[in-house]
Amino acid sequence: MTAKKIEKDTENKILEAAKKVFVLKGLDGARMQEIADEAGINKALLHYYFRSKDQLFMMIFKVEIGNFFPRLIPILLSKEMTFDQKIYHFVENYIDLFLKNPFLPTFIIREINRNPQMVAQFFIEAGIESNNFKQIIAGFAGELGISPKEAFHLIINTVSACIFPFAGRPIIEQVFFDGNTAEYNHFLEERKKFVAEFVVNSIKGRMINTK
Amino acid sequence: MTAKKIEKDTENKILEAAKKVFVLKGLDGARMQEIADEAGINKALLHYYFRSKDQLFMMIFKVEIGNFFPRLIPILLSKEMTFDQKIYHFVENYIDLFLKNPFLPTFIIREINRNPQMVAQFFIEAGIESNNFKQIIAGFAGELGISPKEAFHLIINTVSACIFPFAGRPIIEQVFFDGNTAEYNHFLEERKKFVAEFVVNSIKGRMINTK
DNA sequence: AATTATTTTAACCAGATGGTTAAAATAATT
DNA sequence: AATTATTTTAACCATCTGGTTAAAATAATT
Repeated sequence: MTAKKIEKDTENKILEAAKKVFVLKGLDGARMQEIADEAGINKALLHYYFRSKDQLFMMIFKVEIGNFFPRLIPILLSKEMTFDQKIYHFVENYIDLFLKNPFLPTFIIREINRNPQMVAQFFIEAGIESNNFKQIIAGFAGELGISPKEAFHLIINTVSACIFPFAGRPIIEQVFFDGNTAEYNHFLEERKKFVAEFVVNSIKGRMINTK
Repeated sequence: MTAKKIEKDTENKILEAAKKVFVLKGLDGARMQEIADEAGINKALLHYYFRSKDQLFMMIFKVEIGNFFPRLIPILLSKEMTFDQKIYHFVENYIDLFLKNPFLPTFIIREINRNPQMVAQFFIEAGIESNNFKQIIAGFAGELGISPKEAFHLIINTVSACIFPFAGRPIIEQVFFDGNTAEYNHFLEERKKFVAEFVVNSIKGRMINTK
């Protein structure tokens, strides 16, 4: 390998190890020694590449909170899909993300509550405008003939139903599945269908109410 | 005050302080000195009353995870309420609990994921049977003419919608409310009505589907 | 082969932290 | 007033932890 490739390679090994440890244990629970071990290097080299724990943590956090935000905004804004199609699409992809990153929800919840200011800072740095979200809400409200407020609650309900089963897994798995991990994974897979149906049905049920 | 009352009083002061600090910062983030300060005593006395940090933490955790479980099982099993009434009752009371204990959801999520074994241990010690929950599921399934599986997803959806807005508060508040705390509190209050409606409507919408 | 870059070794430091101890001080009981 | 129980003071300890350093060793470049 060339010198520059070696450098990038080591950097990546560290970042992957740091992600694994920080996501699982959080800033407070993670140890630099553990990250070094996980990366297969020593502590001196770890500090040589990334000066401090906080700096390394922030790099991981920024990437992971970015992943946490669904890359589905264009889809939710598209004119070619109905509301139902958008919901099915969103739920399936969002739950899939967490099936691939099962500890992402817990990590985000833990860290944003430890230091809520990081959230505001992330939005400023990433240049994310809340306009997109408000546009989605307005779009749903228009298409479904409901108030923006109600459309917003609907979105929060949908997102909640995708995220919570991952964050609350230890309890639900224990109470309802007697700790059977395989069964719980099946349950999570199933939810792609059930959550979307649940949301779509709720709108249908609302329509008869107001008729 | 009598000697025994003084003892109980100090004990309570410590437990209240410990709850405050542990719930906010978690086991890893909490400091014994901070708990002592919060209780208005010194570290020596803190250790005199509760031998170790872990022991003190476990006392708090057991109480709080107990609070986390809705004391609403009898209501959900009652024969005198319809499904709709049960949902409205449950959602209102559960959200109310979190309005009074805003950091309870984050605390529980943080700690059960840090040490999932505590959950199983709690269930053994508290003697909680999963039969109650399974009975509620069966009851819903019977009353609504849906499968137990579907009834279970419904319950998880309902619980998710109550809990997540508290655990994910920093993000939602930032993205949709520009950090306006008062507005977010109003939104949470509103949800008592909207979440219940959402769930009830979903069942209504499902009924037309199968007709 | 000589030079340069990357990594390891291993000792070390300072500060934080959980926990202890014994004596002094304060408050309650008799 | 004397005794007993509660709390403070304050020094102290061992361990952990983030972080540093300089020299030796290994690998890549020229």
